[in-house]
Amino acid sequence: MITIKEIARELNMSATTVSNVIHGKTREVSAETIERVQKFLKEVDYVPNINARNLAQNQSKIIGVVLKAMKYKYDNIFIDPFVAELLGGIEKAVREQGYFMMLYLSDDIAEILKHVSTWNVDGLLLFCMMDDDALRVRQKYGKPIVCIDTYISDETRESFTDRFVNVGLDDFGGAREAVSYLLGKGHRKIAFLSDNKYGVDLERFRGYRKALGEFGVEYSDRNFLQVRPEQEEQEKSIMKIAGSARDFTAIFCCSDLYAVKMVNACESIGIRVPADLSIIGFDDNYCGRLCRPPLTTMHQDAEYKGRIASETLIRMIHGEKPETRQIILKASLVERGTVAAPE
Amino acid sequence: MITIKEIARELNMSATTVSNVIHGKTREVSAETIERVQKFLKEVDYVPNINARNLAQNQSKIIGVVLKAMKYKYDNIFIDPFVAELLGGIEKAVREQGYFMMLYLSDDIAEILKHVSTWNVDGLLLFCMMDDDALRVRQKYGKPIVCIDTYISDETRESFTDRFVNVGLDDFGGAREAVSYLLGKGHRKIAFLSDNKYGVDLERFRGYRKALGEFGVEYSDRNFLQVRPEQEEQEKSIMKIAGSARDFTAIFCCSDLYAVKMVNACESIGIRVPADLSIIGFDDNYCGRLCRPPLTTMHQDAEYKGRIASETLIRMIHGEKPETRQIILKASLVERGTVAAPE
DNA sequence: TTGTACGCGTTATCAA
DNA sequence: TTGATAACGCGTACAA
Repeated sequence: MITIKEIARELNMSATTVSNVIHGKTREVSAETIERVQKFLKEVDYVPNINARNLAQNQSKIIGVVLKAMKYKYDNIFIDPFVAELLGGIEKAVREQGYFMMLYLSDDIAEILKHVSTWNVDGLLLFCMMDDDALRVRQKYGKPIVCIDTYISDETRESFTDRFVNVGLDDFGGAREAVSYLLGKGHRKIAFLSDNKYGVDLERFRGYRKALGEFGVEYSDRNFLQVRPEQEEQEKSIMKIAGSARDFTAIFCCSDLYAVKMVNACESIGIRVPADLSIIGFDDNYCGRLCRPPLTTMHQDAEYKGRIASETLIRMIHGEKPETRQIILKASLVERGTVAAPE
Repeated sequence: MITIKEIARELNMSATTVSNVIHGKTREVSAETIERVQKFLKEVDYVPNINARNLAQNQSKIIGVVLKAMKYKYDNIFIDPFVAELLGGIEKAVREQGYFMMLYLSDDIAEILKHVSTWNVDGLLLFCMMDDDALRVRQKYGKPIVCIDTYISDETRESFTDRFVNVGLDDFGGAREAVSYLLGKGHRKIAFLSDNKYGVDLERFRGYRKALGEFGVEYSDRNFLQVRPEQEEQEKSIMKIAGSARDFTAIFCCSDLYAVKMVNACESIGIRVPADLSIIGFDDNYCGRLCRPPLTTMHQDAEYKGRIASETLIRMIHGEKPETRQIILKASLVERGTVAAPE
């Protein structure tokens, strides 16, 4: 690795001049010098040392992507198709803007913060964050933050400065549309399936309740089917739920993965989908096209979500004030093969 | 971000002393001083500036993970379940060893090399590399490299120094076992399905041929079913293949994803799996458990592969000479529901 | 036991 | 139009 100093010595000029040419501060350098330097740079394949540059400029060109991966749920969070799509979108956008991505997977906020300040990360993308976690990060970390799919309470929001933006989905509206669609088909006994009831899934639950209400359908807590997310328990709990699925004519699932697993579990015990039971998923990732019949689901563009989040963050890093604190994308219905009229 | 200098000033001592305490060079510092410094460090939440440290030590604590993502094949390489598992394993291992992972996705080797030397990356993990690509990287990059699933020719191997190691799978043996299993069930018309015939898939093809040979079964080029990997073409080409699947009694697929898609495509046109056609996959990722019947496949532990590769690389970075240049893991058969005796 | 001085590669300021 | 010099934060050899 050749350095600017070495180049300067080789060319009998000062490091400043070389640096100026490199940065196109060309109005202060003679045409001839520019020529000489540029030719030499090509020859020796000069690459700047980013550590030195960062040190001098107090920046890093790094976007930290924080996934708070709860161990019980994800042994390996990359495997989640939604996360995969999101990361793909982020990576591409970050790279296009001349930044680098550094991943911080951990369920320990303190550790994450340590790494982030060690590297002097220019901006943070937060995913899978609960309300209070995001707040803790905000308090310790002064640079721009963009959250993805984070619902924060009104009090928490107060504590945030204007350097906080969330990119999310209209989960409420999406769920409402999905369930209205089922109701429109004639279903009345509709279950809600998820592994939790906060954040995104809570919003979807609210949308589900809303749709039921609009059609004058009663809700009972028996309609909430809770999957155990832990790897070892999951299959068992899905089979158990399938066992009592005949109590319903349709199930709204909070993720495609669970939906597909439900389809398989049901079929394996003789419940035909969609003849006996309709199933609708959420997210529309590639899992849904891996099952038979292909999954009817609510589509969202995770890759685009990642891209928007990254681009917004980088604009904030460049000093632009974000126009909104909330960027909300829309979900849309994709009819495939797992929903039919009851009976 | 507080610096060592500031701490020293605050405590009325020299930066050296503070630095010594931080690094446990305790034999040269009085107990009392140690106490004072450590207490203060806690108080102010001191975090070293890694850019400065790297600059001073000419290192980076970064492991570069290079995925040469061919655009036509992967719009988003994270979505590939095998890649996801592998990355999960790498990330965990890298983090545990106190290193950081930086991802370089690109199909442009020159660009990758530029980034890698800009960041002064301590070691490189290469995945999806063809023979000559790996060589080009080796020539330009002087630090340790570990390849994953890379088959290199003997001439190429010559050019590599001893700082090159490959972590792979016994693809040949795995394919041979899978196909022998099918042959043992009585199958004779066995197709080989893949989207290419080099590297890993070539080895699997050889294992397939070997098994056929051992059972005295003829091979014809008509037995090679080639999927078009491009997103838009893939589905069509799989359907087309399914259309002529009745020519065979079994198909050996080079990936679980393709296998699952074949199962669905076949069933959709009335070919029952495994009654009419047996299908066996390779890799054993979670896709295989998403189809009905669940996929019979050759298992490999991608996460472990990632871990081994990372740990080997880091040992090389620490100056250890690797014992072998080839670390070859084994594949093992997992019997589930997509293989039966013919007829 | 503690402190001084310098180097790492780059950028920025200011003087020549 | 060019160059000298300091600064970024840390680590370390060597001096005190």
